[in-house]
Amino acid sequence: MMAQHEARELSSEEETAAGEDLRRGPWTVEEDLLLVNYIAAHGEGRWNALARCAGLKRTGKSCRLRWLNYLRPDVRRGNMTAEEQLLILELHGRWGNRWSKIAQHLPGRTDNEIKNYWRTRVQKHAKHLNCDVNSQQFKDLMRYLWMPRLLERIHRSSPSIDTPDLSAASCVTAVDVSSSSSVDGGGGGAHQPQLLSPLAVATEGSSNAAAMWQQAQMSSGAPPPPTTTTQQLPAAACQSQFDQFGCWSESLPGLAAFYDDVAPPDFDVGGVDSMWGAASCAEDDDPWYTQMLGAL
DNA sequence: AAATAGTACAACCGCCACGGG
DNA sequence: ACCCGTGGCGGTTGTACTATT
Repeated sequence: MMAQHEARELSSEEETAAGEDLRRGPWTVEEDLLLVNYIAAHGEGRWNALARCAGLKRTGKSCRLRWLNYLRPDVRRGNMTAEEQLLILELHGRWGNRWSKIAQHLPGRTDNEIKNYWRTRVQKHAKHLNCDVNSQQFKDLMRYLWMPRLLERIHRSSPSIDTPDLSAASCVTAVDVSSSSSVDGGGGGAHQPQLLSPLAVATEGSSNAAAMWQQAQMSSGAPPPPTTTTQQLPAAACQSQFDQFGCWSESLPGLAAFYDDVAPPDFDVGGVDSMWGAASCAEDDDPWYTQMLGAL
């Protein structure tokens, strides 16, 4: 934890920015502590003033970003579950690169994380296939190969199809990082984050951030951080229903309800044409994936 | 063992919208 | 109407880390 921060000395460039007394670059444990403590006591918002009052030599923007993307107690970390991936693909097909809007429907996931996921996973696959990420060919690949595959994975991991209750808030709140389907295609990036949010920590076992947060909350008299739920997206991978419904989401009964939530009933999603996305890197070695890819 | 390539993600940047003075 | 401060968003970069050669 915090290996990156502890391992490197701060360069003089990081000590100050553009001649001002503002720090840049990776956050230190001390800075995180200052920020968490201050927000626990005074709340968030007014970021420039907050940065000054908290004694942080950071811009308000930097503080806000650090809080929202990393220190906030409900930030989830770890690999995207198949359910989350499917949701991202669906919502991106509908809204494009509107990451913050997409993130609103994946509790605990930040727009930055989703954006990174899209760029590193999806665009990588498009590149490997030598096709434009917006091309029809790539959209077809998403629609007919990867999304069914994700549905299949969901179904495999949770075969109880008839679980009708699925709201936007509940569909992706499972936080068992260790047991979620791994989509990390190997390679780099497997290093642990320097500082886990308490939520993630609850499932991973240790963190100074958790203690940091709880301590700050207790000292400020604020309520404890939100507890996690492990409700899983009900699996309902009924690939055959695709033709019937013309939409993957509606082959998942719960997701259909979810779409009623994020879009009015008369919202024209363009049927299957709105659905496209990517597969996980893990599928690079998947015989099924390879076979299907060859058949495309 | 060292060099290189690839990957993931934290952090920064620039732009824009909005509200208050 | 204009200016300024602030917050939010999407795009991009930097770099730690892992895998491969």
